[in-house]
Amino acid sequence: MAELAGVSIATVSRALNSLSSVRPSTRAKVMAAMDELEFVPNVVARGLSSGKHWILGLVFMRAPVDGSVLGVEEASLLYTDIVIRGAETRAAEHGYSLLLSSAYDTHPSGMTALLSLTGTVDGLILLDRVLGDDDVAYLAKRISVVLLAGKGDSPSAVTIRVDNEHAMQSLAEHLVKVHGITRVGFVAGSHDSPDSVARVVAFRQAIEELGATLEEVDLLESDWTSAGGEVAMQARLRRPEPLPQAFACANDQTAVGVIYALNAAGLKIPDDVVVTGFDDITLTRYFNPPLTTIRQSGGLLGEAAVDALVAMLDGSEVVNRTVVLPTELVVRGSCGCVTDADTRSPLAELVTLRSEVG
Amino acid sequence: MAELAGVSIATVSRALNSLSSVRPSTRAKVMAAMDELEFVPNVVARGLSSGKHWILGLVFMRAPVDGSVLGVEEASLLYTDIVIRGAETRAAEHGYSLLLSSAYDTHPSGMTALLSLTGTVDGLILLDRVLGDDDVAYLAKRISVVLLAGKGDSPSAVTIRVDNEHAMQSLAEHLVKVHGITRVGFVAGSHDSPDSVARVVAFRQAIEELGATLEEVDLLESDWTSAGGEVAMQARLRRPEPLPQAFACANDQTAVGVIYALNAAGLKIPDDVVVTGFDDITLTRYFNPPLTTIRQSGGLLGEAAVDALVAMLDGSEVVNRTVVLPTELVVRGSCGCVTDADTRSPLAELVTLRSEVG
DNA sequence: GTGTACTGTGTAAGCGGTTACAGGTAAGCG
DNA sequence: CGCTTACCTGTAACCGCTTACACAGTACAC
Repeated sequence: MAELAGVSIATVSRALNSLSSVRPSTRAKVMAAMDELEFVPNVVARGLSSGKHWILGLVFMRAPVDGSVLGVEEASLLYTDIVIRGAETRAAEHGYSLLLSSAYDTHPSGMTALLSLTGTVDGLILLDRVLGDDDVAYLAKRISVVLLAGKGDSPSAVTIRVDNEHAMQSLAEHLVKVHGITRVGFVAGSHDSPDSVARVVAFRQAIEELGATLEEVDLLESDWTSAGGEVAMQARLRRPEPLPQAFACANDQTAVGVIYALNAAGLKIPDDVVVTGFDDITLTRYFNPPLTTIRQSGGLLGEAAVDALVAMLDGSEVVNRTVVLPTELVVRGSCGCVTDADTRSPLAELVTLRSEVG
Repeated sequence: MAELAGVSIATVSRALNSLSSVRPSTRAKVMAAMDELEFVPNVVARGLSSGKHWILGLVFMRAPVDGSVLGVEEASLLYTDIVIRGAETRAAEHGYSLLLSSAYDTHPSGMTALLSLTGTVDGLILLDRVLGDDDVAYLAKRISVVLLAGKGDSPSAVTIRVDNEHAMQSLAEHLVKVHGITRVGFVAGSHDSPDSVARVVAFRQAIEELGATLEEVDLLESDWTSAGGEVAMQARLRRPEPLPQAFACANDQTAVGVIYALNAAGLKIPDDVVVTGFDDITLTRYFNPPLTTIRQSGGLLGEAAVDALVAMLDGSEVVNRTVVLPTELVVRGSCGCVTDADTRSPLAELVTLRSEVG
């Protein structure tokens, strides 16, 4: 103990926490002894007695190892990773660390695992419907919980999600009004993802309100991956029904696979079929044609979740039980829009984007 | 406390840990009381007294917010994310959670932060040269440390890295022997990355041994991002010196940007210039032409790191102070190799890959 | 029917801090 | 100069669990 070098014990605690009153000279002695002995306070012990751990938990779904036929490509994980990274960054700014924990199924004994996190973590961020409403409610009674991309508005926890409705609305409008499209298709992500479901629903509604149609055969299901999109489109191509004029995809990776399958069948994008994505991941700006998509920021999602959680922990009354982050339609070549060469450069676009942000 | 419902206190601990001898009937009583009261043992307290926390720390470099001119694109983070995810998966299999912690600079007060993790975490994985050798040695005296993609073979900790040498060797051979290339260029990642440095060195050496040349003007520096690659190549194109026949890039994202810049200048890949990548991220299989690259598995890296760390924690004598993971040259269209249509399908390739793995 | 050897459980001392409470000192005041 | 008050700092209880040690109960052998 540093007391030897110094003079006390509780005083060391006070000195380190710079709480209450500690005579400057005393604090100095403590500090001196501290780095003389290379003393590092034990965070765990501190946590045990203070109840504050400075750790936030982030729980996400992990696909079962051999879940889909194709397995899950690494790339399909990109989006979740961006969220994680945003969360980590913001957590660090608030002085917290991020504890990662993945869940396999929906209702499993995973609940036990989550509950045991309760002791380690100050609050929990649940990604992408890891738990059902009941479990969330149960959990939220024990610990602060923030839902990310949840199935909408859980009564028991704060929810952060992106504005899928506005996104699909603006996309539908663009396709119908600008390109005069009257029949569209949609390639969904995994069927149990709330984001995927929300996008399907919103897109169909927007499309129908605009007087266009989305036939059942043109509603394909995938798994968020490029390979999944490729497979889904191959299957669709084997059917006799004529293709719609456009396919909107639940994310960019899927769109890439879809485009590949269409090209392989001799169809040109956007001349024969229009294809759009969702997420605006960097690489798809470099495709030919560059992908028309919806920009959302996974990083912001993660940050917003952490902010909300920290606010709850700080006891501030959380005003917004639900935070909806904005999305933006990004028009590029894959919908048939001709943009001038300058704007089409991914680099130029990036620079523009950065200057807008500040 | 569950004792009320049961009969004891230390016995509860023994029952839960299923250690030593506890009469079956007693254990049953404890269990019953336990889920009657929905009791969840406090992991932190357990950790404090047992010294075992079942948490592994993973420290990675985070680029300063406005570091490079272009800022760091999200996509550039992909590789680290894959490593993180692999680590998380494997950690979960071993019963550990993963605590994420990012460091900004090399030598900062970040050391203090790391030291304080010491109390929370059972072991530490350091990504991509977060610390200098001295600091690593210092840290390793206090806690088990595994280095990932470190600058090679640290004397004080186990190092896990990929076989950059073999990778560049086989790539150089392919370019020279198959394609008859005599003058090449290289687009590096960030200059302070050990992986980038290792690749430059290995590539140059391999190239020269094969009798080909790598001029100084053709050694470009980037920052692992597509935009960085684009910028670097634009700058190169403004120089009077004729271009080499091929550019190898330190990662796939960079290659994408490089290709874009070359295309923009009216050059065709691979007819006018050959371009190759590194990593084999999924999306670049879908580019046209699909990217010739080096396959490595970030997931495996993360897994291997966790395995090594867990082995150290279990007290097993670690045999290999350095683990070198294999890499594999993946030949596709961007180097000019004509592969038959079937093999070229990303999907077919994926299926093949999976069947090879098992 | 005692003695010995187990087996199963309770007691209590930590693990390394935080913090309420008590007590010692020095300063302020009449 | 004695008393109040404020300021610091020490003492000890506690956070929730593990574990060495002690001890009661039972089983078995002589």
